Amino acid sequence: MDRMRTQIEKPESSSTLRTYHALRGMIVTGELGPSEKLKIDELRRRLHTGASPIREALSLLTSDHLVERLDHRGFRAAAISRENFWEILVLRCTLEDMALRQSLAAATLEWEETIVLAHHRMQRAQHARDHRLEELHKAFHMSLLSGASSPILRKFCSQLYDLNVRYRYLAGRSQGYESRDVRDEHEGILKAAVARDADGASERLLGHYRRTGSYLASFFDDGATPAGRHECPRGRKEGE
Amino acid sequence: MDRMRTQIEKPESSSTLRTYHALRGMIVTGELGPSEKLKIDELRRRLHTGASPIREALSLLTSDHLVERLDHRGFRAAAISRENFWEILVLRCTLEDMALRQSLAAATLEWEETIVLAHHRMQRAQHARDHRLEELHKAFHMSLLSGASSPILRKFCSQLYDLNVRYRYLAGRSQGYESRDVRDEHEGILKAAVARDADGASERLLGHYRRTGSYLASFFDDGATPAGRHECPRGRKEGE
DNA sequence: TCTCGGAGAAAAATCGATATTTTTTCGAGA
DNA sequence: TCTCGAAAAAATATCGATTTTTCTCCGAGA
Repeated sequence: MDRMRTQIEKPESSSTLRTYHALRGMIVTGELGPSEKLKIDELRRRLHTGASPIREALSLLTSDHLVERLDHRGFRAAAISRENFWEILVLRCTLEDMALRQSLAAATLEWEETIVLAHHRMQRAQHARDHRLEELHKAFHMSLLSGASSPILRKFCSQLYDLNVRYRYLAGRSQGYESRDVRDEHEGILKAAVARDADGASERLLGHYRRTGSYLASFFDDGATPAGRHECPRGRKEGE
Repeated sequence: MDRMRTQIEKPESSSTLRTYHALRGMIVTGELGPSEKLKIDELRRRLHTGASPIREALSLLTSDHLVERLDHRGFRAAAISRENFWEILVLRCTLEDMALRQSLAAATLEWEETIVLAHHRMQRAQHARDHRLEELHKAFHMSLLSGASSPILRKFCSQLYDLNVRYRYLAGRSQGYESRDVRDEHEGILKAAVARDADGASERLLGHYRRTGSYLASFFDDGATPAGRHECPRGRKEGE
């Protein structure tokens, strides 16, 4: 139970980590817009900290593909583009399919209870219009992958999740989870996962992403995948 | 031609980037051993630079999974383990398969010439026992993926490449490319790529990694994949 | 002998200041 | 009026010093 709680709370002891999470949030939610110049001095004042933590946090965010480092010209928030959006979606589908299958293959009773609980908290926050919904939504999705044996893969998925959520915010749809079918989709994923149905869970999860993707794409794009190439790959079936 | 040259040279204008590459090299080659404490002050003296560039470089390396950050306890080189080794291999096979297919699908004449040239340079360095062989070997493998439309994917592949090479060094096989069959493998991959044969190129590339993987694993492992789960996935075939 | 706790040492994290680089401004010359 | 280039301004990158935290060692008490 303690272990589950830590997914949400963050003591954030060091100034660098605190700054990292603050900046990440600001970029993901669009408070710092795409390609916006990130001036050390301005951020220093805004976040009440020194230049060193800022620079370190920005270095970390560079590797998350949320910040770009320009040699001797400072940092700026990552640019956005149609290509980048589809790129993230395609990669995400491939990697989450992989992670989900690993997770299900290693499923334990404890893991099962974790995902059920994460789902419940997300649903409850939805009803209560809790401001932590965003956080709990990520916690649910990550809990599905939490059993995956590959920590690097899990980190990749987490990064891609944030990159995708950023596009949702930029499209002005910060919390579009209220609609009935999204709730159903979450429930379908949970049930398939609890039933250890890898193909079903993967299909539902990837469908969930593809639908959200098409929906979001319509806000800054004609909705078509560029050049017809990048369509989101199907999850591989168990026996292949 | 100029563009190709830049793949190898590094002007390294900023102290942070210079330090980043230096530290990455030291960790990959084992000069800084697994789990070794990385003291800022010691590195500062060793690399003739200040604390800030060191800390920033270490932050960047943290995201490459080559360095671990311990809250208020500094940094240390990433630990190694059997699980980590197989994890890297499996992820690498999946992602390079994906990147290679993207690259081949977008193949141009210029790209074709780039990989032929990269291969030639690598082969020549092999004969001449050039110390840049390591660098050129990576350049060849990355050139194969250079046409992939997804920059994030290419970066993931690059990171996994380094993580894998590190295990080669730690196994004491820094430059094991002399053997005849590895040369043949490279040639086979190149030919299949030039012929735009995605299945053939992928099969050869992944086979190359798996064989190197099994070979390396024998140095610190019984050679079997743990729990029978993580065997390296087959590349998906074109029509699936 | 073992455990606990505090003093001292070591190291990390952070801050403030300086040096370096880039960007902007502005005026001379065509 | 436009272009070029140097000086000023702004911002980054880096360094040295201070603060904070952790680690280590040693001795008192059980």
